[in-house]
Amino acid sequence: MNVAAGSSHQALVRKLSRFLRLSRRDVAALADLTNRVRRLPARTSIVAEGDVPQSAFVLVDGMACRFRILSDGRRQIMSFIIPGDICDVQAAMLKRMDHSIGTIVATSIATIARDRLLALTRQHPRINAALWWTALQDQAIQREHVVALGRRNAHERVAYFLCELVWRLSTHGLGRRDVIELPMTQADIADLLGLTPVHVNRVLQDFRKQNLIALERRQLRLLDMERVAGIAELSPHYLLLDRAPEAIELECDRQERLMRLLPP
Amino acid sequence: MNVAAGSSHQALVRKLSRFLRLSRRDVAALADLTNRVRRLPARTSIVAEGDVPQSAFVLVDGMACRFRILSDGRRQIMSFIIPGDICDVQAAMLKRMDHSIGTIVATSIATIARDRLLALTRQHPRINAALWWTALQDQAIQREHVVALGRRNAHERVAYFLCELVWRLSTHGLGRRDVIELPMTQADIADLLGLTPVHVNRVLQDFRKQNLIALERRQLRLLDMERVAGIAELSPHYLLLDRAPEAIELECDRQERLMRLLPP
DNA sequence: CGATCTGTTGATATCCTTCAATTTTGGTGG
DNA sequence: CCACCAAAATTGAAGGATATCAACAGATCG
Repeated sequence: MNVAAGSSHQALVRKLSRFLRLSRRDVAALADLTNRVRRLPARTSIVAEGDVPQSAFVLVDGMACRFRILSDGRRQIMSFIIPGDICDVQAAMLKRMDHSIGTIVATSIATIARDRLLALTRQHPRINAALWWTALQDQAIQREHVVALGRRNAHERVAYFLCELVWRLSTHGLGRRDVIELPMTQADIADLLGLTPVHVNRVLQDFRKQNLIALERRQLRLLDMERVAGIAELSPHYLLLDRAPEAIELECDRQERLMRLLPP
Repeated sequence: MNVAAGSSHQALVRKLSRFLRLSRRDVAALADLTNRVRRLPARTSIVAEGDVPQSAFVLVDGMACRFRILSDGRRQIMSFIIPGDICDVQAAMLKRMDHSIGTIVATSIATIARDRLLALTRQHPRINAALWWTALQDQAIQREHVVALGRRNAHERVAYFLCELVWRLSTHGLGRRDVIELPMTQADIADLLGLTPVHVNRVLQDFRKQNLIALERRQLRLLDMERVAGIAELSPHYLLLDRAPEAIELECDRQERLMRLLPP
């Protein structure tokens, strides 16, 4: 399942490049970030609630999720983390984590020490801008999640989940247009969508009977993307944050010029 | 209802000061931001979905909310915006808004043009850091919102809402410890919590019968904060982002020193 | 190749919604 | 200041979407 060494940073580069053009130096720096990875088994904790955040990480391969557990065992998953996602960039500002992160399947992550991250963002204005942009993107995803949980029924939630995952994987250069891996269990999906595993199962069955999707051996094929997206009713403006406005590019150029003038 | 002129920036200053110490210069710059306000009637649009974000704003007085409306009229409120909140600081990175913002009651806002904001954050490292911190805080609030919608029942959601609002108002220096204004309707609360107005009403009635709260003329008194917080079961780590880590303070000092060396 | 986790199905329960009517509140103009 | 009107809050009754419980089948993994 591991991506060939040397190309493991592809997803991250691809993701950030969606936003603005990265120089060869930027790309090299990102590659450098992810050249030493740690391999974790499935269902392992990466960060626990209450931890003092010390470092960010890039998920290189596999899958993880952010979640919180209530005292009676109920679990809410905030989001799935896929290859190319970079997590907790700004967490250094936090005293303690208010949620946990754990792997879904066997997963490789590249940890980035706080100092290294700071140096990176200082020396690479475009990476800095792109990282803030990923934070904005995460916020947009969270907003949509709130809408789904608050005002959509089970069918709409599942459709939304499938669309979002396909969309995210494809922008990271993973998965084909309509065929993706679903490594998480239906219980995981239930905890993301605020449903029970049983009900998630029934909705998926339903979608299969309607020939909207095919699902076997954790492989999902979207047979009728159009209709699934229709059920999900994603905002036409959702995730249209595909390119940096001109002003951002110019500001990055300015900072790069400034840096060349005073190396310290 | 309007705060006396000259003190209208208090809430913002108070909020940011929770995070790190602001210099007199910083405070003056913030006061300068909010010295010209625009007054809007109740139930008025501030920003509409699809708009190209041009500027941020500070809510000086009143109340507003972020929301999205689905095609069949269902509405989901993402959050209420209270005096001292600063919105869409990073939105300049966005092409289009994926949600709307509108007032709940008559509201005063101070708009901040993009250039002015950029200048502000460039000239005031501590304000810059504090603004990013507010973004982190908003993210934490969003996460808790997701947990509430996904995994809490109606009683828990309402309790959580009351606690969060009391907590937020008090950190902005608004409202007393246990008495706050609830200017929004029960329908608004329902749209925040993913419930129906009828059910919100029943839960509130219930809380009153149990002597947990008193509610009349849009004024809420928390009679038993302890128990309400217990029902809400907020994470012990929720919103403990009360002070900047030492590293952030040092970095701000460094940037300030640097700025004194090269004024441009 | 057995043990355990995951997916599937059916029956029943419940929390919340929906619908509808009434009362109360709050705002507005006379 | 009062009368009026619309909006909001309140209450009851009935229905529905999803949860819960339980059992079994199928997949996965050491």
